[in-house]
Amino acid sequence: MSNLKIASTDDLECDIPHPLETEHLAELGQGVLEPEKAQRMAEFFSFLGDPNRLRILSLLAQEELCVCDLAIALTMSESAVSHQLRTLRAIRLVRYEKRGRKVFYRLADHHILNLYQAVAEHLDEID
Amino acid sequence: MSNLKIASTDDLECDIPHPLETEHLAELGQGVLEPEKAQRMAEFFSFLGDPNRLRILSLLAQEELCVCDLAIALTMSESAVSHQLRTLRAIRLVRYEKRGRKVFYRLADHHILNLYQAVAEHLDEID
DNA sequence: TTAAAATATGAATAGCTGTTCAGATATTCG
DNA sequence: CGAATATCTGAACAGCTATTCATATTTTAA
Repeated sequence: MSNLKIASTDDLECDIPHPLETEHLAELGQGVLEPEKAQRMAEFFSFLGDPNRLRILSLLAQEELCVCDLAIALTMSESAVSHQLRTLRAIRLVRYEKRGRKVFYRLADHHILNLYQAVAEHLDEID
Repeated sequence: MSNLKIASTDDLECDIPHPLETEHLAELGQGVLEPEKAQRMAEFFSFLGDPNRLRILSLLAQEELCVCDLAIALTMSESAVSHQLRTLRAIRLVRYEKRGRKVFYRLADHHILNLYQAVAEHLDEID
């Protein structure tokens, strides 16, 4: 039985001090991430949760590039790159500009670079 | 035809200056995120790419909790919570300690909180 | 105008992921 | 001991996702 429901005898076995159960329940409620915001954050992280998208971003962090150059540099089909850019466009992580028959993409936001580097450093530390 | 392959006449249509094509190709190669590291980073972001995992982390950021309390606070089955904690354990994002028949989980790393807050702020800005 | 290049797009498919369900293990209580 | 609690685990299933393939569109080159 959870100590969230009733004042149980659990306090005898787990020797950490607990506030009154009613207060404890209220505390938990206020600390949870709202489902709606959790959803938005999860979507954002998911967009960064693909190796090829990260590699695209790593290239665009240096210079703007067109689809076919990205495809070559990443050894991906142009269609696959285009599909990925479509999703990156949807969340406004990249901007694009058409010149002739080419479309040049570049990063739209430098917040992503900070995240990018933070995780890169984090992974270097824990390994 | 991509400007990565040959020195084409593309420079006539796209009026940004380009270095020599051979140098350009070399530049691109050094800037790409290594596939192996891209994979690891993507895995890490993917772990944060689930609403329920984020909500678990948001709770554990405040206090340690056992599985059944997490389940109640998140309105999830205990099994689902346990499965998620399993993956969070795998990447060492949480630590656990068994006391009696309960298992208490807490954050193992405060780097995640920084990321967490960075994204939360980012999302607040772009909306 | 015809051909080729660059990109975009929708459908289809294979692979991944998160949940549920059933059951196993371990611990406490009577 | 036997019953209840807390957690874990594997299998199965549904939903999502990233790629491929075929095709359409637009623009430049010949």
